[in-house]
Amino acid sequence: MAEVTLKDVARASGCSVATVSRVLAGTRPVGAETARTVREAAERLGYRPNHVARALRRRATGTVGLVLPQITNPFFPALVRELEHALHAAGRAVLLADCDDDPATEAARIAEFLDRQVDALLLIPVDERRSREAVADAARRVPVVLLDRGCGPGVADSVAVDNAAGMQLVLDHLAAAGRRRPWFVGAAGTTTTAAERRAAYEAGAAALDPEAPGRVELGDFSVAWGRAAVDRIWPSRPDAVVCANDLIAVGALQRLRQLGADVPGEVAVTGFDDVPLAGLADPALTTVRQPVTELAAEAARLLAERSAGGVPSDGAGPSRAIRLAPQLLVRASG
Amino acid sequence: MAEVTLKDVARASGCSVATVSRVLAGTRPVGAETARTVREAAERLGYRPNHVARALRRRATGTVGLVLPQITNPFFPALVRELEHALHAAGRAVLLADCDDDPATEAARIAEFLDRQVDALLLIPVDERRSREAVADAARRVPVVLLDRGCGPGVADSVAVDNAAGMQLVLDHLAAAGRRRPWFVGAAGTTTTAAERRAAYEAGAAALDPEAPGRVELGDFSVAWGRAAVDRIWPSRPDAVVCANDLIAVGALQRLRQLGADVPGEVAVTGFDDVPLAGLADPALTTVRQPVTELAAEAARLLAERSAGGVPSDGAGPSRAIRLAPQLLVRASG
DNA sequence: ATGAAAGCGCTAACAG
DNA sequence: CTGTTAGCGCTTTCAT
Repeated sequence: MAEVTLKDVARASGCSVATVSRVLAGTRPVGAETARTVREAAERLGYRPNHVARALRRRATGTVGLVLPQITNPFFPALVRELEHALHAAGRAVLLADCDDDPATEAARIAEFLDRQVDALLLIPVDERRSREAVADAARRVPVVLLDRGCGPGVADSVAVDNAAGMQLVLDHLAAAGRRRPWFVGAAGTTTTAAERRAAYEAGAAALDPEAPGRVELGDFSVAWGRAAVDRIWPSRPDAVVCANDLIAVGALQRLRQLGADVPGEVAVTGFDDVPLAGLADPALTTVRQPVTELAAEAARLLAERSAGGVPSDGAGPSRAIRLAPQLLVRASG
Repeated sequence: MAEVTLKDVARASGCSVATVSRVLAGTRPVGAETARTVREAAERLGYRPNHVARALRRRATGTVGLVLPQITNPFFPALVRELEHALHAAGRAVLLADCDDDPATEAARIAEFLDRQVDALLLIPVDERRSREAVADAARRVPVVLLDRGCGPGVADSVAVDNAAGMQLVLDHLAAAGRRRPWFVGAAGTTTTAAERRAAYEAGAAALDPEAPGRVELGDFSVAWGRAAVDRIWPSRPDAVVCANDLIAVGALQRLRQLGADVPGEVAVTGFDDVPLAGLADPALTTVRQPVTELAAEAARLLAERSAGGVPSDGAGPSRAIRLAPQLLVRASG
């Protein structure tokens, strides 16, 4: 398996390595006849460009680092899939890092990817505050796009669903259905998703009932918390449990059923994200669908634009925050 | 952000780039005093080795390609997570590819990773037959480890759960519970998991009932198929529905409940894999847990061993097929 | 133990 | 349009 190099192709096709490079990389115009000869020789020898050498010379590896909190979070696989496809279509390979929801690990992975000369970074920050420094450092070196969650204003370009709009869709729907005693079950962490969804509930729930904005329980984004939260709020007989994500909602659904509550007759339950689990719950979960494909496409586009200039995120123009509209999926749970 | 190179450190520490390289890469013994000076200078200047240049020179990138059928398959995220951790611990970065369950895409991704000079490949083949050629080609170039699914004998090292043992655990459990009319609901595709689980059912089900091995319905690994399969087998009143994976089992569970069947009183339902969804189903699914962490650790170990020789998979000794013991999780569904 | 020098395979000036 | 010439940043002989 002696690797075939440009030099071999040059020798076989009787021209210089420079010409071969130009033909094969398509960098500059080349005589049609020469090009054919070269391509033939390359084909015949089974030449494959060495991306490492190319990267060293071009100072661009054609890779982007994707750093996320936890791939086992059920919302992420679909996003990763779409990102992988979008980036591959743009000719870039994806280096993946899972941070175990730990900002220190996240910072280490980001640094490692930078050492590996990624052209850009796609980050889903673990935490709005504690990720900020590492993200800002990274954004000083390469284009960075934040996904799904933010990291403070102006740190880098970001793409996310419009959480406030999504929560408003839920509230409008509940209002139209005549629900008047909603409770919000959210997450206490400092992710932007947790904060924005909660804030949107507090801002919009008064339309159902003046007391509603105060009815908030905060835990984490888990099924277990959903179950536990129901035990805390059920005594006050809510007619709607508005959950900050689908995992919480699934837990709430389970516990409500154990308690013999009638969903949705007696109480509605809503989620957020539309993870695969949501459609499988019983009753199927009314939730807010994130436009995953579009999120990935926008992220890829931002990355391409920043990369075109070859500048780090903070080097060219103000950072852009793109918010995509969500969609309400009304299913059986409310 | 002018990048600090070895040359800069050499200048700052008053010695040659060779010495600096030796100190920082730890390749060869170096005077204690010199080493200290160099390290100090490197620290002070914020030197970070350029992995691309290093890779070109060493002919090793420190990356491994992970190619899988579909990250949205709920069994994979946990596996990806463990693999990422195990490989990172070994100092290797992970390039990720999602093939959309398509062998042609898979072949293309593998080739692309090879062009990018990955040191090794971790593959979950899309299909036992149709992936074989691309896998065999790859195994001729770099160490390859197959995960979860096989690709024909002797093609490359492989690590997977012992599917036959897992199915036997299920059958033993059902037999002990007095079940005598089991049906198997599996997948028709040509993945090894589909084939092995089905074969193990056919081999072991006679212990429950001589007719049982023939009671097999084949579709695909999906919730929808689980639902559909129940409609086909329910008229013959099985007392156990043995499913080839958890998705099928969840579908079966849903449909059985719609039909008013009593699970597990009237009919038991079992799955395979123990995806997160399994514990959340109602009733919670009795299933076979795959030892995900151990699978990842074994895969990383095989990779490291093969890589130590720097040889492709078929270059050193016979290929090894490692099978890990599964564990039965008895939950409420049977 | 250290330094000088030769590349890894490729691309980008710069000439012609 | 094409060839010649320098390297990219690093590791590794080969001397000393």
